[in-house]
Amino acid sequence: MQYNHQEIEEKWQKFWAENQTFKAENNSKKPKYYVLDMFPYPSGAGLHVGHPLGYIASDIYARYKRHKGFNVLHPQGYDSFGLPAEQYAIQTGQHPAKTTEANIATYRKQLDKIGFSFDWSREVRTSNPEYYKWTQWIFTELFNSWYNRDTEKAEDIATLEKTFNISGNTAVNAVSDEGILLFSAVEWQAFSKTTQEEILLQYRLTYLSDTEVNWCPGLGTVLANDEIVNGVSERGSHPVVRKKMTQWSMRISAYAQRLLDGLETIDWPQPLKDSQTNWIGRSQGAMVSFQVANGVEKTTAEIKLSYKELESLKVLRQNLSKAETVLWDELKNKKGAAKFRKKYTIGSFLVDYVCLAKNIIVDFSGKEDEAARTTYFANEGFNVVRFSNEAVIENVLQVVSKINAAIQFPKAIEKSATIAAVKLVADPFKIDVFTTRPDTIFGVSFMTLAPEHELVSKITTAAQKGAIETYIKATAKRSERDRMADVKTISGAFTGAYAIHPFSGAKVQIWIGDYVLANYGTGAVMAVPCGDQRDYDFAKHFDIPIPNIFENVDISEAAHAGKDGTKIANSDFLSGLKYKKAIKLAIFEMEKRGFGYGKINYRLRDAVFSRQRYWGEPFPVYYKDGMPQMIDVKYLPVVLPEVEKYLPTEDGKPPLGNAIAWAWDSRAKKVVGNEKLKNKTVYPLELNTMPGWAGSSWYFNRYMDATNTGAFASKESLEYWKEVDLYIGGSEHATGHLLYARFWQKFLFDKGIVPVDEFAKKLINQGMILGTSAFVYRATAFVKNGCSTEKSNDDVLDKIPTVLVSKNLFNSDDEFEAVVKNYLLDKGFLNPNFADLVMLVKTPIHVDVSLVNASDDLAIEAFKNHALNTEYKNAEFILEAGVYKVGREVEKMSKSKYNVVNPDDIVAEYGADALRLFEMFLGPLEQAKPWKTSGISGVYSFLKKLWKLYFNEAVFEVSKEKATKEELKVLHKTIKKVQEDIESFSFNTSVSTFMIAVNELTALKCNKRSILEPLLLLLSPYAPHISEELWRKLGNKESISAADFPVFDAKHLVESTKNYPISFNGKMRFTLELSLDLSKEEIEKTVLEHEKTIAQLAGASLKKVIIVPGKIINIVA
RNA sequence: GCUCAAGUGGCGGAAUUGGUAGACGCGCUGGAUUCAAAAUCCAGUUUUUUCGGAAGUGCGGGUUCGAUUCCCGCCUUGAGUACCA
Repeated sequence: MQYNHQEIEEKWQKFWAENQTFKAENNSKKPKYYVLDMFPYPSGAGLHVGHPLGYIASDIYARYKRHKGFNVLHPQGYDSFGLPAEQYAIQTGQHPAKTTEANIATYRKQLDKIGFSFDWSREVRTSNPEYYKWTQWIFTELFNSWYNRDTEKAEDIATLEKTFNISGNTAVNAVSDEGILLFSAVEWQAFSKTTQEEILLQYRLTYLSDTEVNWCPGLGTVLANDEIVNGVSERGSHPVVRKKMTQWSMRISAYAQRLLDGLETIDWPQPLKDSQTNWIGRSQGAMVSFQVANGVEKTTAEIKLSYKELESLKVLRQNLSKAETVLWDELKNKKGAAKFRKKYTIGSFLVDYVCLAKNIIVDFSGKEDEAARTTYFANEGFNVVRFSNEAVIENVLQVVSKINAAIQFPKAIEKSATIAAVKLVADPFKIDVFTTRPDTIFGVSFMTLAPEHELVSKITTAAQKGAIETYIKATAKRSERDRMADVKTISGAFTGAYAIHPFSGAKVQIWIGDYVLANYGTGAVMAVPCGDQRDYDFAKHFDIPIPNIFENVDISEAAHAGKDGTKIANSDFLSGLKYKKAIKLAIFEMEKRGFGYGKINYRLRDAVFSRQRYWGEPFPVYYKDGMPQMIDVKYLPVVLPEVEKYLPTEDGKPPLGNAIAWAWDSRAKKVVGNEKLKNKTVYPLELNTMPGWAGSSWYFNRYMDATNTGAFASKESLEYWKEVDLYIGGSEHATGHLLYARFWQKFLFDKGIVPVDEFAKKLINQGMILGTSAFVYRATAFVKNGCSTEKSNDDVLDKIPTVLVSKNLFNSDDEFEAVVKNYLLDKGFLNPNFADLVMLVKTPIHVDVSLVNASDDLAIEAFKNHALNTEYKNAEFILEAGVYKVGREVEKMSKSKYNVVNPDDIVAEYGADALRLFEMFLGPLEQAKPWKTSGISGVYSFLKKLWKLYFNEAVFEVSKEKATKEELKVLHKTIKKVQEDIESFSFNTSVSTFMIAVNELTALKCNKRSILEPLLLLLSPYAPHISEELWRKLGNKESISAADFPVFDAKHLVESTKNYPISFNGKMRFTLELSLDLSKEEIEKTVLEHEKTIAQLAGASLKKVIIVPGKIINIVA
């Protein structure tokens, strides 16, 4: 009986679908295992042979785990919102839902043919309202949350409002917008509702704000940073510009540190972790303030802190000095009336600690404005207790007891009459910089501000005004891309102003330059030319001094960026220290002297969440008095409205602006026609939609309970499945999907919605399958210039046909030309008189890979008749040995390169089992590797050989006889290897193992049931159809998928002899069969007496004999 | 520039803790079968050789009885990132 893959595969695919063989149970006594593939976007082009690679690997693992007794969840679905369907809709007017539906149908058909064990009863589609209802709900949850730095988690916004009502926002330690107004409880209560909402918006985890966004005019939408590659859009490669727009953003920056820390706990590929670490971009250093010489800010009479000061206050709370920490550890535990707060503002003064109930201020002594503080605090009715740093560190308990005494016995306060003393001291301008190398602060010889820096206009001297303005104008003209492309040109201008070095007091020049980015850090740098190459180049270019602060380092040619092993010099108290110690000491001194503090900076920015597109999740948001309002989960989903066209409106609004029914009736709680907007209780709905990553950031949780209508998933199912155990997908998602999904998971975890804060325990990036492109080499003829002829060039060229040259006929362009020329002369296409005038240039042309066989021979007639090759219909072929050999090159699989292979064709010709085996056989899962269809014949003949083992000619026949020792050895060797391979995800080697097993069993003429039955179980994860068929033929009634994996028994592999390799000086020279019972001495004796040993030694003296029993014998001469 | 990964026959790749380098498959060569082809089966296939051997895992060095594997330096290719202070 012949192996008929088409019949068998169709039969079993139907069986699995009808019997729901792979449906996972949410209630099971078996241990759970969750295997997931990254969410596919159903593109119109369908699958090529590279797409199923990861799916096959995960399917093998899922099937293996079922054999091992696990309750396996292995679902599949579609990330079905997205740009391509919408772009297609714009071009053709077809509704994206329709094209998406059609694409999914194609996709599904293709997937089904490969025999995956997906539980399709759990399929989800992000564009289904039943699904995006919950995406909208998560959005409202984010909106109703803020990030509490004290508890390090997201909390309900109500807890924040409560705090505001009790004590204002000064003591709140939250992640928020920059520059927040400080207010007291009384002030909060006095604010209008709208003002309160505006303030809350600055704290919410998703918020509306005017932000600089990446606007892509080509797509008519904004893009997130990860959607831009090399300055152009990832989809379609359109240019991107910076633009200020009101947009929804996600406060992912709140989770920067936790996203970093979480990487330690998950088993993901190192390169992927590295790229996330890189993207988050944590840098540890210091914030340092430089005063501007003579620059004075306007005096304000108002006793309120500026936004900037408030910001630094928040940071100060995070960066306590040692003494402050020690004392705080004692004070913070006080409860009730004696409760202390740290770094609190009283009037315009920042006090170290305060107990508001008892009117006690605890302050460190030695502050410059101590007298003014004392006066002010006394007038406000506070008792002030002062301690030195040293006193706290030496004996904190004594300090605490003094504070307790002050609480119990407050001093009578003498109110001073001189209230006028509370005038603010005029603040000079200062420039804040962030540096990762505070140890090099004595190397600062100038400062550079970004041209956009707010201080530039204020500090520029009259003399330099012209130069600065010219420079700013020039940089503004350059686009972001130009600035990125041109890193070499050094440009800048001097402001004429000077800053005071905070340690040395020296005057340093203040410059502006566009190598400093306005939107990173503070938009200003302290330039250390001896230690930073960009500062060095800048200083050299503008002739600014380059002081050397490194011991024994030459900086005459370049800056010295190395830090290990270099000692700091010429740096006052830092001299002689290595960088680690110097950094610590520098920060310590800055904090002590009050102009700087240690700080951690992150590169990660908040993610823009609005898209000006149609085909995405609508926001569950309407606007009342201009303020966004969330729609309650009870009334979700807010369904995407129909529109006439998918383009922006004439006045530039997003496509949803075209909808005629897009208003929210807040009474009826439903979407109504726009004409009702004149009613008082009807409000406009949000016109933006959510980005592609919204739906994919939580879908793995939905699969756990995909059809639940009452919750995004039930508590029980979330608790049972917990997280994905194995997640397989491409590395292109490293900084997009995988970072956002981790962020949402942590948020949902904080809110107690999901039980784990990392959604995927183990992740594998499958490598790309590349195409093997085929080329023919065309000769293009030219007539050389400069030689005048009576005949026109065209006459000569007209006679020359298109010529294609077989690959191995030339090694160089010159040889190529010679070959073609000889051919043309031979055949009379070229008049010998003009031969010298004609030049022939080689042009490689892609040819469709389906026209080439395994030996790289081109099917010439098929090539000529191919639809794409009409211009070669009459081409001449220069052959080698009667055939035309094509050139081969490995490239990305793409339509334009004619190297795309469709899995459907492979399945039709060789079967799904062969496809599955071959994809695995190509090489290690994680590696990129080229596809060459010819190789599949190897696995196909393997399947035929396997089939034959179960047949005696045409009859299915297995024997009940006892297996021989040899046969058992083959089986158990295979069990061991295959099990190890699957568990270490090296699927390629198990395919070889199967081949070896079948080759050996064929040689042994084995047809024993006791060998052939377990063999099917080993193979079943890889080639499930043929295994099911033979399993059934063996008389089994149940599907093979539920049967137990065979158990390896080491006793079958025990050997009595070993074919020892005999090495001389480490080189193997011959082998010798020896009993494993022999002692070392006996082995040595036998080997040394052997004639080949004597011949090999050839009289040389023996130095040493190394014997590793069971492994090797090495003779050293 | 920085970070990471990888370099083994004509090709994809194997060698899991340092122990017989090139398993398995493709391709190629020769043979059997066939009128012929496909399919199938058998033998061979790193290089070199005076047919005894000898050399060989990107290059140069080191550790070791022994290195594709560990260490140091370099070269090449690929991926990510990029004026990040």
